[in-house]
Amino acid sequence: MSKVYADIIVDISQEKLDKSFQYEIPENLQNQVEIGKKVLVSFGNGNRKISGYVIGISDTPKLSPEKIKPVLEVVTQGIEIESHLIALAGWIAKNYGSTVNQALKTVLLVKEKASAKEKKYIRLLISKEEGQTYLEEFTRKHYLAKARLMEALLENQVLEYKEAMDTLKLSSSVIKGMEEKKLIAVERERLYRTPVPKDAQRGYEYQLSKEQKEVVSEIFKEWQQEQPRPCLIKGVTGSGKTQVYMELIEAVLKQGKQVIVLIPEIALTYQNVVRFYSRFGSCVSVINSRLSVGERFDQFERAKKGEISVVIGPRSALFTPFPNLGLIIIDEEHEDSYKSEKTPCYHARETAVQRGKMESARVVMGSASPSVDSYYRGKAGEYQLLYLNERYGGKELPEVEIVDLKAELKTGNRSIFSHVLTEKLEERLQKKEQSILFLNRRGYTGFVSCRSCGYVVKCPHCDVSLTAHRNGKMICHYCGYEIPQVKTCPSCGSPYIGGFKAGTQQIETLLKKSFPDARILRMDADTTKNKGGHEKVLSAFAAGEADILIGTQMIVKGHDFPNVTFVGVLAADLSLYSEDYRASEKTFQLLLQAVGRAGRGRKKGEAVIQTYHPEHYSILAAAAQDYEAFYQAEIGYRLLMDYPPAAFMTAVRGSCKNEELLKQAMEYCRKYIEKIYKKEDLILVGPAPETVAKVQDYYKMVLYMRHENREILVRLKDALEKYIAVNKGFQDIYIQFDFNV
DNA sequence: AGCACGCCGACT
DNA sequence: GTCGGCGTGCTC
Repeated sequence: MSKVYADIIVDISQEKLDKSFQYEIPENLQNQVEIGKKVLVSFGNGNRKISGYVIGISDTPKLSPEKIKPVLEVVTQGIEIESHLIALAGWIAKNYGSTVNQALKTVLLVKEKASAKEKKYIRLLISKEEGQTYLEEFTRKHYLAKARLMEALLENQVLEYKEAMDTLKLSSSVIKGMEEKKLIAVERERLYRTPVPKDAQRGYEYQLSKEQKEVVSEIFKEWQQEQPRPCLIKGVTGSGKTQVYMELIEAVLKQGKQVIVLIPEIALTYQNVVRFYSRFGSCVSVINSRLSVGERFDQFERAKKGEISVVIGPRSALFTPFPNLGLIIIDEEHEDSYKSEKTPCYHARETAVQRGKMESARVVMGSASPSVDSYYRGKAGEYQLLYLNERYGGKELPEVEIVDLKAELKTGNRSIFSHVLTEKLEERLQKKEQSILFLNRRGYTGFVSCRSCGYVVKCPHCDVSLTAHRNGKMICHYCGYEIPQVKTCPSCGSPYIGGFKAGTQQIETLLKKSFPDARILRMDADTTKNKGGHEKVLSAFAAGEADILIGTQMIVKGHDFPNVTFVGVLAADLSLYSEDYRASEKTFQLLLQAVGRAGRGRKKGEAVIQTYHPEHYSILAAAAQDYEAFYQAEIGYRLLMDYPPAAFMTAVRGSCKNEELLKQAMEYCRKYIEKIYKKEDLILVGPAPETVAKVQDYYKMVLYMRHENREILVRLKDALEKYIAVNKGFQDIYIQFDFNV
């Protein structure tokens, strides 16, 4: 019988050891060792007995077999949760094309564990006089490292461990020696945190509407099935999806199981969270990105111990280590923020479905305008599709008007405000009602160009246009590169060079000219960059401190402003220009949300969408607030073009400082794939430069693979990865895989 | 992280 | 010579 080996990640929270080690599995343990299991092994020169986790099993030794030590023991007590999460990490690595270690880091927060939880300090135990004599002795004996440390300690009795190690260039043996002589002590400080507001009270009850009750019972029915499908609730804004979630949570909690609620970071506001506190009390915990890694870790520890049973948070909360997970809820399922930007580029929705499968937990998603992907799956029966169509209180939809900017130009209006828009704004100002102006800047920067020769000022490192700012500087939004505003065209010398007016600042200036008496608030990266700036602007506007709010994407999500009765969308189609196949979907979602901001209070709302493409289905459907119409048009296009969800799509992204080299390597990738997969049903596109073709001096190229079967793509990725690993030509090239383009 | 090994100045 | 601190590199 041939030998079997296990890849084991050693349970030490230290970056250098953040890789796997191979151990031999003795025959008597072979039926016990599997991925996710905790094992004991001997490690290092001293054969210290330490624990680790199995992350892979194979029958080929990675190095000479006599160096491989055996697994000593399989730990079987109280490790269920980790096992599940490690298995999930394995799935993520496989399906999103990352290494197991990268996946483990996202799932388990491996490294941060010790360092974030406790800070270490070095304290001087002896008096300054004694220290002084030691210092002299060390200097005399040329114990330079000890002398450096003693000198610093005489200056400051307590030093931060890591900082001292770095700045004084100490090694651990120095510390150990002095610790043994009782000259110093290493102290660990435990940081305690108070995560739950004390005023949280239970007792909040709510009477469900008939429609809500029906949806709840449909879901319960599905849960009775042998293999319950994930549920997708399409509920119009104001239909009370949250009440349905609460009912489901209640039921799951009663079974003694735990619940994860995913909410986009941006919607993670006090108002949204307090409802959960008031219904479920202090077993609720909130995780957000403002928590430090250590605080988040504490929350995870509490979850493990069973001190909490409902976690609300963004994408990363999906990995809360609940021992008996019963339900995962994903609110605003269509949001982009559920997709991770960093490798592994996992999608929280898919990963939640997978975690649900592995731990037999239910998955419920909700959205007013589901992603085309999920809705397609819903219609195909892969998800259970449910509707909430009644708006709470029977409120009316806002009335929307489309303004054709081309026609507007023909009438001689060259300003960025159409006649209709100006009129409506005027009207609100008189009625003392509030307005929002939404600037769709996605994929667009207020670039500076020469009106004489067309030259565009670009960043020399990133191949994107520089954005003109008020302070007379031009800035690259990718790398921060800045130069003073150019006065003449660097290409032809013409003085007619200037900003292409479309930034929020320019709009504010123009608006002030047209409406000198209006109080205007602006919300963009500038006004919100300091801590809490975001909320400050929003709450100032909510309190009625301004008449008009100007902003980009961030103002259209989440917040309710009851006194806003008018929304103007300045340039609806900017996001249609991006090369992304989902540009239409993103545009529709944004416009729908923007328009929906009008008339949240008692008064009816109105909206105006200005566009150069009044005939585009995204814009028409958004104006009519008709999701179904949009979906039909969009899914037709996707099916025709073989884009997801009709097929799966994987991006192979390469980056390198040498453009030629990168180009060659990417071509080789394509050729290799063509060589190993000869069937017609695979579509290859590229390689081509990315939309942003150069970032911080790294050239970027991308190659797309599309296929109906995801497994095929995973297999091609594995093969390509091996090919890259053995090929010397790829040494200076970073290749990443993205399965969720 | 923790351990061993090799280097180098100091001292019997 | 050799003792002991110090820095470095490795751990399947």
